[in-house]
Amino acid sequence: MPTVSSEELAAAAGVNSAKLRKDFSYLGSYGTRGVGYDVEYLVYQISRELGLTQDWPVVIVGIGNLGAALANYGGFASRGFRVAALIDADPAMAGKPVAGIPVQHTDDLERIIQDNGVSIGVIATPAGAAQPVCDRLVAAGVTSILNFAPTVLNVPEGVDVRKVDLSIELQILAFHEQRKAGEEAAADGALPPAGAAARKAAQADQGPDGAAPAVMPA
Amino acid sequence: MPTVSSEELAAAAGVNSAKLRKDFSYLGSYGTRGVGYDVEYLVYQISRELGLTQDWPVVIVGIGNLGAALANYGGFASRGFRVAALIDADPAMAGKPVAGIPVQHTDDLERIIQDNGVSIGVIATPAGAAQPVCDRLVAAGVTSILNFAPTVLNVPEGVDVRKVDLSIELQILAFHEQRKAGEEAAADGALPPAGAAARKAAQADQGPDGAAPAVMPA
DNA sequence: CTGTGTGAACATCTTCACAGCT
DNA sequence: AGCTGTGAAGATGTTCACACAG
Repeated sequence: MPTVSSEELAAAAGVNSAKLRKDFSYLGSYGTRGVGYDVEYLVYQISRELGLTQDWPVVIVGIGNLGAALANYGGFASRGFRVAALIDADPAMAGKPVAGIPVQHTDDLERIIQDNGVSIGVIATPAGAAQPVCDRLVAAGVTSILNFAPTVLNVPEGVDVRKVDLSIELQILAFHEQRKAGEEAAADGALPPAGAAARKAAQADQGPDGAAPAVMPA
Repeated sequence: MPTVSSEELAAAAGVNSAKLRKDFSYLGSYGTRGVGYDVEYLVYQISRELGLTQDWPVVIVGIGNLGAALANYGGFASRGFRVAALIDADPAMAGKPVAGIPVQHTDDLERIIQDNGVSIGVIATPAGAAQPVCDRLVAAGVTSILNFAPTVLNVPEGVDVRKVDLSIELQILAFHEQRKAGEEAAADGALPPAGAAARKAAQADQGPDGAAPAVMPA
């Protein structure tokens, strides 16, 4: 398939074709009127804009179940991420290979960051270890941190943190599940009507990156 | 702290106090003018609306690193989720306890779902196994699925699916990282100006549980 | 004729600002 | 006096609809 229309892409993505065209137009005019978008060219332009054409070395700190899962995760390589090092505080882990990469000890954290020119760090440690690890990563030159530990991290100006809470998505499902049950019961006249918030929020779909309004689940 | 004002909560959450009040108002009028919100009462009302006061049995299918990480994740219990069962296709896993729960074989999936009245399933299998597992979960009565496998799942009407892609958050960080680098270089006059999309998107902030500052200085 | 690119209309979300309750 | 709850204003996001390029 050499070219694709905004209509086809929109259908595949589940969005309106006008929105798709408008979004693409912010990147530039990469389509051809009467024809559509050249697939290969479009993929390249989007990849470039998103930073997928670059190589991003990342370190993962905390090689428990989650750290190991991340190290083994296939999706990283295909998106330009390279796991440059795995770091754990347990001396017994040192030298053991996980996903083909030997685990190194926390003592060498600063050297590892600098040797590999790492600017993105992933924290998969227990909650208590997260802030100290974060401080050391930042001091060593890391400017973006992905935090899986259930703690809010404090970082200096200029450092980006994103927190992933694995239970939030479950909570969103439970919220909808509750609404489903509520509607059935309401149809039987068994329950009083639920709050306006629920009715409003229940309409929301999963957003592009899963972002939700500040107080209510999407 | 028996009561709290919208101003204090907003500061803690990094949002505007008016937004917080408006959001709360959708749940009902749970505050007291001139005083603020009674903390305990507010927590209860929000918990109830979100479904946190209910017990949600969930099953996790696919007990690899990620499945084990999820089974061990502390955040679930405190939010009303109970891991009712762990299921894996590997007969060698059967009976082994993970996070104190014995792993059961996929053959018993339907029985497990029904015995425990499970309506929420978590898929942490390899990509290839996800769709078949999903089909069986749905057939057995599951109506909400949290999918960690890198596949788009097809489900019948009335079933909710949320997909978590662990690499997307990393991609967002890389995008901002690229922008940081681009701005420095642009200041040196080394690069042509980046696209309008990048400038626009770079303003986007992390949503609900964000550790990042919610109100960016323009 | 087809399908992009985009102003303009429409819809939704956020913030302001203040009436009114405690 | 202090702080909520909320209309109205302002900002942002989405969709329509069509001029125009290929």
